[in-house]
Amino acid sequence: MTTLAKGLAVLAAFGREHQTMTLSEAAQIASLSRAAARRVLRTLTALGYVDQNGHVFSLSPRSVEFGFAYLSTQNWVDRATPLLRDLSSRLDESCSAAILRGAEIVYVARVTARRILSTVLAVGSCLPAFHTALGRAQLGFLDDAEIWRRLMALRIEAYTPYTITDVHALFVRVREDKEQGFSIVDEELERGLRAIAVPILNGSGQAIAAVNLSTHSTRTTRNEMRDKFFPELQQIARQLSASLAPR
Amino acid sequence: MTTLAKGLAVLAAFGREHQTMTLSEAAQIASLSRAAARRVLRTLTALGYVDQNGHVFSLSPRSVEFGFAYLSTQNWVDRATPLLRDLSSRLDESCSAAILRGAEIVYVARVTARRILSTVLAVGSCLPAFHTALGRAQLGFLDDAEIWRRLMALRIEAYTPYTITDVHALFVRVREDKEQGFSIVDEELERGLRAIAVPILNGSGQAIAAVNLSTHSTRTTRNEMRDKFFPELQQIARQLSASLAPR
DNA sequence: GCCGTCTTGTTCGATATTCGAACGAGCGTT
DNA sequence: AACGCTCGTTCGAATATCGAACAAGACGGC
Repeated sequence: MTTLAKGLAVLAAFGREHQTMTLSEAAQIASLSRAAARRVLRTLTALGYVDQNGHVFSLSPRSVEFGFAYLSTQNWVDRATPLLRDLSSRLDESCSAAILRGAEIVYVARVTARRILSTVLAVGSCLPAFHTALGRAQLGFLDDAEIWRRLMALRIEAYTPYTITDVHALFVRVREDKEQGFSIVDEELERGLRAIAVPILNGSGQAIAAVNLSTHSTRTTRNEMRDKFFPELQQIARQLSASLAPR
Repeated sequence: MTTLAKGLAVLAAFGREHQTMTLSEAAQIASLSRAAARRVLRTLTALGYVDQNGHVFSLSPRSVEFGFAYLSTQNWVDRATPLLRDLSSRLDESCSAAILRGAEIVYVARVTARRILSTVLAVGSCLPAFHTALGRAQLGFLDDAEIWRRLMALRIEAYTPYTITDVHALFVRVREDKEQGFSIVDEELERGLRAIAVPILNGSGQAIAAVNLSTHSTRTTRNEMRDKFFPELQQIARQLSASLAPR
């Protein structure tokens, strides 16, 4: 259904990079004719998924129906939080779960260590997938072409002096992390931040999300992460994978 | 665009009540012919928003693009968490933010009091809007017809002996709460749980979400909630409203 | 105020897409 | 094997969508 695909392309074009769009912008970004874009936006507005203010369109609160519909069907998210909370309490570190979305991760569960007083990102927040352990633990499950497609579309920024900015190096990292079954990322996104993540697999062996533990690099060595934290996270990931059994 | 509307109707039919659907179920639930439903599902599957396992369809992780797109455009969510955390620490109570979605609320931010050790619901989790302060603080901003539509479609359950099950009484409560600018709900959903919520308004004076504080009914009287907690929450709601200024 | 430029809104015959009834295939039950 | 149910396929008919052209609206410069 061509028309449906066009509509979804416009709906998907809204996001952090295009929080609002005019008719012409929507047409260009979604690669539609102006007339088609107009029809789409009119329909989306009439259905309540998009708001119009003058010539500017933006997503309406009703559009969350879809996103949270997925989460509400994923019982593992409800199960993840207490598991992450328990681990966070025992190790006094912050734990999270996130899913992959394009070239970003989206947090779906977060537990912050009690000693952390600084600002933390909320659930629903996004971070660059290729430079976070949560992303790198999942990206390797895509096929090579898809990884490259996302890499080539990436506008790579050096967040810290340690950020990997070479796409070939990133590809290699993603592949290596897939092989070893976890990912450790050191200060690539934020100075001082070291994190380890483990993918959550579904019945087909595909990654549907990942769980992680993050800490300050002065508190833990990479070896300690692998030896001490990895088994804990793996245990949680396995429990969550098991809860994905068909209902 | 009729076709787009049909597609979105099927996509919106997935959720907690219909986690998976067969072709026939989707056609019935979305009120489409079987052929139309089949075309929709085929397109949604081809685009990656829906997964197919035999004759059973379910939402795929990719469908979160839309829901989280909305959140990612709402900077107030990022700003809410530290504010709620601060309040939670000072008062040693749990705080949350939620948006309204049909007859449910969806948590978008949650901060649990340190003394709480029991299981809490994760962000993305849903609760009945008409029986929670977070819902009741927002419902009054809908027009009467819409409130009634949601009430009539509601399957009301007596969660506790205090649950209001009469739709007229619920309507009156919603209206009263709108007038007073906050909502206090006492043990209607869970024994012992008392909560107060304040709506977050956008530039047009419409509620886009609400923030709340919940406690045990033995710790706080309703008067204390109104006198002590309401001004704090109102302050937070106002700060978040102010951060909604057009960019 | 006038003019030029750009974006949006409307129109309508042409075209593409969608439609669904009918049939066949596959599966499970008796 | 027969039956009932759901799904997959087909194809002429019906309908929805199309976009080029024109008009309207908004804005900035002179």
